[in-house]
Amino acid sequence: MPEMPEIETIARKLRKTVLGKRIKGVRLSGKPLRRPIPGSFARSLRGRTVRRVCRRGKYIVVELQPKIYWLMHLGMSGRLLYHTNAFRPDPHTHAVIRFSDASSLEFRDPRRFGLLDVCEVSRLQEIPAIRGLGEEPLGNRFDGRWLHSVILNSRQELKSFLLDQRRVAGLGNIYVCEALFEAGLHPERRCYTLSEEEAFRLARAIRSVLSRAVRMRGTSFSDFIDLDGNTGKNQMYLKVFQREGDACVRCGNPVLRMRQGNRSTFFCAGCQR
DNA sequence: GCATTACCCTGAAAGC
DNA sequence: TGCTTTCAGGGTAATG
Repeated sequence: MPEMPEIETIARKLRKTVLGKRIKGVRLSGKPLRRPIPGSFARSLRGRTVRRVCRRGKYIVVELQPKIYWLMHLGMSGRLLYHTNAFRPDPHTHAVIRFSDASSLEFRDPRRFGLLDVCEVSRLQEIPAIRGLGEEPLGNRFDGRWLHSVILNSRQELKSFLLDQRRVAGLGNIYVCEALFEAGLHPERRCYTLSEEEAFRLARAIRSVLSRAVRMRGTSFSDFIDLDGNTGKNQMYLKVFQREGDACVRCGNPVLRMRQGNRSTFFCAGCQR
């Protein structure tokens, strides 16, 4: 389940491997992802050169020359694999992008919640999913002051608020659980009840949890591997996520699990208020 | 307009 | 052992 740190890890690897390469051809499986891959996708990529690789929330945005954007989202189970030699595509391989140096990128996604898209530069902000994205949690504008100002106006539960990509772009279930634990805040707290001090604590926790995860090159449970097939190391640092029944590292009470908005939430009732 | 719920999908795990 | 059911969750449409 790739979230912002996993996508950032992939984007950094992409910069090292495909920057400056020319796309020779694109092969598609024909199966639809979350949305059907545009009919013009292969034609649009062919012959262009990779100029820049960016990340926006959980989206990878590849700038090609002549200028056009190639967008990718890995959904829950998506993987990007880089090959320098011939390989056998998996039954869940949806796209293979071949470069002129004979290397290639393979897009796999068994659950097909991912997305592949292409758009003109002028139309990037017209794509609802991109246009609607909220603040980057490791960006300059994201801090306690900003978080407090927006959180005050919401009646949502903290967990749902933080998972909403229109508020904060890039957070998913793992890092929301970890950040709320780090900040000592209960996932069911209503946003508007947070004090200024608590909002500042939460913003610091979000930045801290994500920064470490980026340094550790992501969290790997079952799905996430990077371009080279390497797993991340951040799972060793998780304090509550997938730790139901374990003693809380802070107070010793058992870590609990509950359902919140059709997602599992892991938390400690002893120290999250 | 905002908050909540249901749905998409398929592999893995659990249950029988 | 083998079949069936349940669970996982990001994003979004539908519903309240």
